[in-house]
Amino acid sequence: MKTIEKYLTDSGIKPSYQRIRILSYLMDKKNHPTVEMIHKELLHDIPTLSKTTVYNTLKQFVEKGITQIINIEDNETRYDADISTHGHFKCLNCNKVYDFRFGNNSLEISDIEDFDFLQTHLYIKGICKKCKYLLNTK
Amino acid sequence: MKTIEKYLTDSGIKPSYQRIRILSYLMDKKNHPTVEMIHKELLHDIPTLSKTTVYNTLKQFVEKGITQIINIEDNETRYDADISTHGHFKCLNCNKVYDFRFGNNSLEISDIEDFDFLQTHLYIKGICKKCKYLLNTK
DNA sequence: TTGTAATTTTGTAACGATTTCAAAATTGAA
DNA sequence: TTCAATTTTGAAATCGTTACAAAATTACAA
Ligand SMILES: [Mn+2]
Ligand SMILES: [Mn+2]
Ligand SMILES: [Zn+2]
Ligand SMILES: [Zn+2]
Repeated sequence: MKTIEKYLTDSGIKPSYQRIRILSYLMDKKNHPTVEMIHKELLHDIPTLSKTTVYNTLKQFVEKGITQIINIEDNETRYDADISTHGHFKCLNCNKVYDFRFGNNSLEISDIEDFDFLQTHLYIKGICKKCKYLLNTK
Repeated sequence: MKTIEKYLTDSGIKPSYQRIRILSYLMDKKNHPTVEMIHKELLHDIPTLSKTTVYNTLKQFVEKGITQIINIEDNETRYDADISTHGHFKCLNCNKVYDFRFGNNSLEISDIEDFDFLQTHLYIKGICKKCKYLLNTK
């Protein structure tokens, strides 16, 4: 069995064709796509693919813990198959969402010392390196 | 002129009755409310208040930089008149959103060193202290 | 004060993302 | 092959938000 199918099976998800393709898309592209993006792209290969299936599948992936939701913008829900704790940077110029690492235990948090932390989301918005240079040389 | 009216005027916003009440609500309650919450509460005092006015006013507050959007959950947009950089903790049990401070320059970020940072949002989800004890003693 | 223009508020309709739902298609076992 | 269980699909419903034009309020000059 291919690794992606095994990964789904191990996560308690039956590896249907659509599920394999959606998870592969997330893992290969690593582009933090919206439902719209996933559906539009896969439609080329799977002309019958329903948007509902994309919604259902992603909801299942999130429930089973193999995908996380990225809420960096309030008008678009993005998805990420990288479920490690990492940060996301959105460039306000080119709209690309970059990954970054941060020292999770160096956070120096006060006021909520006795709370139980389950998920940490660090979002930064600004201008990416590429756009910075492009904008400067214009 | 009262301080809240002066604050609006200084921010380039004409202090209409509705705007004063909405900003006061945000500043007094500090509860990171949704549009729904603000509208429902203020309706007791201002029976003619339109939800559109709440939307318009908050959009204006954000544009003028006196309110920030809190995107801790993907199905609800919350608002905060505290525009300082601070973190938000959402309790998954009681749904309350708490403020917390964090050392902004202690973040130890890698991979995006040369990017320009404009906004930083740190969201943590988990169980708050109160709920932790309540759940334990049940 | 009155008239008039500018601004603000309001309510309805439109919109877009997401969910619900039941039928159709597919899969898996007997 | 048959039949039940699962999955996918597409249409309709829902929900938060925005667009828009009319109504109300405010500002100001005559
Ligand atoms: Mn990521
Ligand atoms: Mn806050
Ligand atoms: Zn960029
Ligand atoms: Zn709690």
